[in-house]
Amino acid sequence: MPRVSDMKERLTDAAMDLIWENSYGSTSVDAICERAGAKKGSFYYFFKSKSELAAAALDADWRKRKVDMDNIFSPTVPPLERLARYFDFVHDRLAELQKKCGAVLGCPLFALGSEVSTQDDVLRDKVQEILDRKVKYFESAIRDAHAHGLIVAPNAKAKAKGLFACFQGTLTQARIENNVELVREFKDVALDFLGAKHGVATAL
Amino acid sequence: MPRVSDMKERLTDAAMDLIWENSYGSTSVDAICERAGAKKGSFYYFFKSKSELAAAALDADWRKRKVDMDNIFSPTVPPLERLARYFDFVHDRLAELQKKCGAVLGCPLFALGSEVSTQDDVLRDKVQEILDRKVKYFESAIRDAHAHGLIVAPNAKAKAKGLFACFQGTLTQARIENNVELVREFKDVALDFLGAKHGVATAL
DNA sequence: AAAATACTTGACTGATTAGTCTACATAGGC
DNA sequence: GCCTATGTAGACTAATCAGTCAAGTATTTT
Repeated sequence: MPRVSDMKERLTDAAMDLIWENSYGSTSVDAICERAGAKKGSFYYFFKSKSELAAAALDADWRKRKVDMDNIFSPTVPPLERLARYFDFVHDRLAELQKKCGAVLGCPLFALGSEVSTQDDVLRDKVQEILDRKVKYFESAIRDAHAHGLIVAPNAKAKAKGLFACFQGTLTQARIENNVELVREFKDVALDFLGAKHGVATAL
Repeated sequence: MPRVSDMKERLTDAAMDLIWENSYGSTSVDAICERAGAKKGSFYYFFKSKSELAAAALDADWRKRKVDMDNIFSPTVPPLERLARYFDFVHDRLAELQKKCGAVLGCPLFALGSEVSTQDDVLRDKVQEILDRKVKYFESAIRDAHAHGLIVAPNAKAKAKGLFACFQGTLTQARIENNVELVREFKDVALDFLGAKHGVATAL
């Protein structure tokens, strides 16, 4: 007897998968229901609209991601290595997913945010909220790296936002080109962006 | 008596506007027709599908953009200034459009490419083709800057791809946040990315 | 056991979707 | 005038869309 409905989670999972693999606009409520093994009525019992489901799916997904993020960006890890490990982690995940579905999927948040930004404020705000949380990991890693003299980044917040945008751009490019190599190479681009000597992070 | 049908151009223009402002998936053929002042019959006289129209719209748009790009990236302009001018140009255009439609729209190619990449190969390839052409402007500017000793970038192609992805990421972020300032600030991020001293480009 | 709550079912609606089709208009060439 | 090109008009289809609803079944609470 699950405390949180099984069906509700199956619906958010299905939504996340389908939206990520295709797009928000091309993912129908019917398709989500079918993948989740749910009927229309169940869907609208838990969620009052497709938009609300998508927001719930993002929240549920974030809860899962956060565990990995906290681990990767643990302060026990040298700051630049946190970033390097994160980029590796994302690469490995995308590469694995590519084997399963044949496509490099990029970042679901970024793609969704870009798609709905002018049409769905609630969803847009939800995306931005989660993106902001992710930037915070970058920010503290960069601040620590600066404090340890590994890089010069007096304005960690600005540097983090820049690096994050750069990474997201690369992920989107990888999706468009269906080429996961761009993500693999990003580690070097990032260290370059931060002004670190190559090999600093991985040497530790 | 126009050599190229008036209606055909109105259709591609309308499609470009609507897809950019909203998204590909949420832009209906009916809506495109209405904005273009065309009827369904005319639409399907010129284009055999919505996807084909979108591809034609991208081509038509590129033809217009190319004129500006060739001007901005003219070899008569110092290389880093070409890039700085381009970023300013994009910023000004987005800021102007924001006044008109209330939203920062980012890059239509990137958003469209990300949206349809797993569902429409023809459109995806068309997007990539045009993105590749744009990278070439970056590449030659960076190569020239390297040759003039303004930056250190022995691999101009890789550097250009990295900078381009970084810029596109920033444009998408600006769309999601509805904040054109990110684009304005990008000039500095870019010079940083390229390892150039600040003020080099604008001082000329 | 009874009552209430939590969840499921699937048929239904009305709007919207991309795309088709036939009839019609307006040219220019002869 | 007449024929053929190039377009335009708009009603139509069949599928799909998000969302509703009344009736049902489990599960918990009392």
